[in-house]
Amino acid sequence: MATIKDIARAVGVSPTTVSNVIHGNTGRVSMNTVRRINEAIKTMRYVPNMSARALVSSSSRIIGVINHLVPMESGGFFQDPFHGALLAGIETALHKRNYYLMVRTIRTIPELLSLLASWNLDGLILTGIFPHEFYQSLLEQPCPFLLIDSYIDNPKVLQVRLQDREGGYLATRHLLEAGHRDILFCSPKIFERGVVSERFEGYRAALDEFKVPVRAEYIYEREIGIPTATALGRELAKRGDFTAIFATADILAAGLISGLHDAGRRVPDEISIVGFDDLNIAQLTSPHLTTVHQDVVEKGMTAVDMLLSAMKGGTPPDIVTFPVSLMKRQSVARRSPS
Amino acid sequence: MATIKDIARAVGVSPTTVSNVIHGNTGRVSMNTVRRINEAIKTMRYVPNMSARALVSSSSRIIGVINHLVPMESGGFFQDPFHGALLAGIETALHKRNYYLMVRTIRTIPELLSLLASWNLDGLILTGIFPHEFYQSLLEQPCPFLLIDSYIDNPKVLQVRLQDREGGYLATRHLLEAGHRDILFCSPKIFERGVVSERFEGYRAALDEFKVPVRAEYIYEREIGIPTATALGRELAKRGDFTAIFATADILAAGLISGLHDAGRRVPDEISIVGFDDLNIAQLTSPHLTTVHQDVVEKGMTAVDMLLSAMKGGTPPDIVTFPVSLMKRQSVARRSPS
DNA sequence: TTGTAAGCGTTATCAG
DNA sequence: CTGATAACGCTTACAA
Repeated sequence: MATIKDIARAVGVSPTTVSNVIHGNTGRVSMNTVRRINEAIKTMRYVPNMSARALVSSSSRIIGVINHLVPMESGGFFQDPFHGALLAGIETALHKRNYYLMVRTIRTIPELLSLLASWNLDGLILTGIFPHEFYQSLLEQPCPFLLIDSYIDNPKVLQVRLQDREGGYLATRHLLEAGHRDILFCSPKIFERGVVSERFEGYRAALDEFKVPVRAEYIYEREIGIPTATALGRELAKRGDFTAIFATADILAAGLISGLHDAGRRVPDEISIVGFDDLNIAQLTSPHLTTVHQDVVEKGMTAVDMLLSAMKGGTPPDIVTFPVSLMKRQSVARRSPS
Repeated sequence: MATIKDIARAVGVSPTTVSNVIHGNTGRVSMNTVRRINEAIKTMRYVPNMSARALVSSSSRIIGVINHLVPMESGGFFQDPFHGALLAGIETALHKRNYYLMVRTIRTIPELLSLLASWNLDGLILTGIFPHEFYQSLLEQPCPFLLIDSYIDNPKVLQVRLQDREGGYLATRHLLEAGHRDILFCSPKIFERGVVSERFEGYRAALDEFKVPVRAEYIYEREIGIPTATALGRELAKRGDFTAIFATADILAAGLISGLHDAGRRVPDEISIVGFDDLNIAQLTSPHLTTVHQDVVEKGMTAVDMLLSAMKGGTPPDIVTFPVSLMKRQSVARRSPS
């Protein structure tokens, strides 16, 4: 591999000059040498050694994307299409600005901090649910970071989120407007303050508006996953006291439909369902899933923009909240007058 | 950040000794100093600077996972669950062996080579379809690499593949055994030699075995994607001259089912379908998709094992071919005697 | 059993 | 306009 020294020797100048040309500090270098150096760079296929750069500048141009892995859980990394889309957005944006992407799952805080120090990461994007201690630890160190889909009440923390409450509201209102009154709320565990609890607040708000009481027996918290979702669908099929479901994730909704079908229930004729996310699977279920739309790829790209801007000392908005909208498809029907 | 020098100073030894202890070359160091050094490392939270290591050892412990992006295409990175699962497997395996994962999309060969040189990547895993020139260029450089799901006839090239032909055969035979004779083959573009062409060979072999001719009008090559798949489903619904479909990808199959349903056709009563991959969406369609199963996560992990083994000078098998099996679910029915 | 010193490729400071 | 020189943190002969 050709190094700066090689180029310098070939052209007959000093490494410093080559370095200057590479960085566009071409003001103090004669047009002629610039040309010759650039030529040599091309013909000798010079490529900067990022390790050396990182060492001397203590900045690596690497952004880490971190996923929290609960120790128990198996290899369930970004299995679901949601994380795929997010990563796609992040990679695209980073690539465009000449940054590199390191992907890692993390279990513990020390693990995270080592990663940071080891690689001189320039920035960090966290996706998924982390215990609060993580944010504390991150705040105590200099590397800028950004959370996707977290609800941390700290104006210093960069965050990209969604109108989760609005989404929950839209979904539920849509069901209410279709005449439904007995509407289940299906979600993963409701964390103290987070995406799910926000969506639940939206659910509650819509019910309130229609003077429908929130009933504890209508709330189902289950782990997300195809098997659990279909199982829940079959379980619910036995209940006859509800006509609609709001599921806070498309995978969940799709699984429910599948389970309900297995048990011989018809969607939406007997039971209406609204999902959340508008992943591509929403268009694969039959009936096609009415769901709350969000632009995941765009979310990833914005996250990068914000983080890089903060890294450059800019003051981007601390929190960007993405809009949601209701995608009406086929999984909701008017309640049949029973 | 504490450096080796800091530790050395604190303990009162030389940097060399510290380095030796870190690397477990503890044979020539007194038990006592070892203990004191390790203590200092803990209390001072020493973490090795990977950039420095990479610089001096010209090896980074970074493995690149590369996706080819056709210039035209938009941000369609690892959107589909397939790549997600693959990445999950790769990350898990790398993490376990203390390697780091850099994810990047690549458009051109120079771009790939620069990436390699810039970071001193220790190894490369390529997923997706690359033009042949890519392999040529990679062979001419020292960094070991591995292809997932490619068919390159070069024993020097590490590859992880699937029994694609067998899969195509199993799927098609299953349909034939159910009495079907008019079986469509739906796939993305058939490349000269590749995953799809292999699956097609399996399709052909099964038909041959049952003395059923392969008919050109039964072959559909379309881009993979939800919209095109559902559109194709609607289009096919108009044809009355077939009773079964073998789709070489679950997303395709799911889209077809969806499109067929839209057009009022019933699966599997009127039309049977077999997919390929056994992604989780296979259990979300209704009817649940009969499909050719493969273990994508395991594939990713094995890819890492092979690559690392080759990096260490071992001679792993050049090609590992993963088995497939038929997952019988609900999308295939006996041909109704018409 | 431990230490010295050189060097990896780059950048930054300062001097010519 | 251009060039020495030191420094980033680490490893590795080689010395002691």
